[in-house]
Amino acid sequence: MPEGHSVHRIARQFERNFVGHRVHASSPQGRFAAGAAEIDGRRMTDARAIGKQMFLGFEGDRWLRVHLGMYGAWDFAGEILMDATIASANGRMGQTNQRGTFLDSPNPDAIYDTAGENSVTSIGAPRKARLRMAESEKQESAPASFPPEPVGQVRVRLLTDTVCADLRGPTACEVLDPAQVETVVAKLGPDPLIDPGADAESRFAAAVRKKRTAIGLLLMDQSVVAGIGNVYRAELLFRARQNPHTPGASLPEEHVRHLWQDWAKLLKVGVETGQMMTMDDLEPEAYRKAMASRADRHWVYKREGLPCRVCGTNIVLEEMGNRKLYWCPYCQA
DNA sequence: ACGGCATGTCCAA
DNA sequence: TGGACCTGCCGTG
Repeated sequence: MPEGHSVHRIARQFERNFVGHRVHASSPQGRFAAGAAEIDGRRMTDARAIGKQMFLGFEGDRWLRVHLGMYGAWDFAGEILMDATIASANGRMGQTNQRGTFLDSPNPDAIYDTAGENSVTSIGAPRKARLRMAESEKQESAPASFPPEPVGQVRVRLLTDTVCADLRGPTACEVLDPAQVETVVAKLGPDPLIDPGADAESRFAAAVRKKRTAIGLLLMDQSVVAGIGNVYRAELLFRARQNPHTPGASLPEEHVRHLWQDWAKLLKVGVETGQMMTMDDLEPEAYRKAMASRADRHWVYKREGLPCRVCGTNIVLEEMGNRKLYWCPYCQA
């Protein structure tokens, strides 16, 4: 479920709370006992995300590769050092909104209010809490004991003196050597946060324009561009007023480059806010209205049968690449 | 309480 | 190309 922005946020949490620390690794569930033993007792040296993949580096050239897939999640507990953006995005949530995620906050302005009363004290200082990080984030009160009892099927538990991170339901979880990491990374297209330069944009443009495959499929192809998932695909195509069926090879280069730049922008905003903010160019009043409802947060995603926000034509739902594709047949003609 | 579905990927037929 | 993977959420009753 998580698209690229979520994985970058998780990597950031590991960077802040685990890198530089000796880590006790275990597999409470048992399915990853051998892998956990390989990294147990080692110091974490690196935490990085590329697209939807995350790599945690350990001394002795061991890397833990994790892909959350559809329903994977990391749960942090203990004295968590909050990244500023995570603290501000979650700080108020735990106290004003017991159930649901921050996305359900009744006050959409809170997103931009990083100087709010709850967030100020939390930034920088460790907070005793429980933080779930998956496609959305949810902060709760700290468990009674530390480390907490594992709940459910915990594939991997990473533990320092003060922080505990549990991984559940991942698609991929394995220990690799540097060469194997390189093999995985080599199959990935550019990620705007990893490759911010013009080279990456050119790489993307070349990959798209040499294929006759529909742009709607190419955006989801992790070897073409890393990190885009089904929500960002639909929203990026609408924002570009681009027909999803157009073959990559038929797109003017400047249009392809525009798609890359818009993805870079949405990803950056997503990492900063923890939300998929795709309607930033909406009028303030309309934006406020849209953000107030979970079902109404995007241009086209999950809006089949509803009138297009721009032209009023009903949004269409179709299958593309075994996934649901939402688009406006008029605006994206 | 229960069933369907989901922001993903891989692999066997 | 369809199913497996394997978890949480939400709507329905």
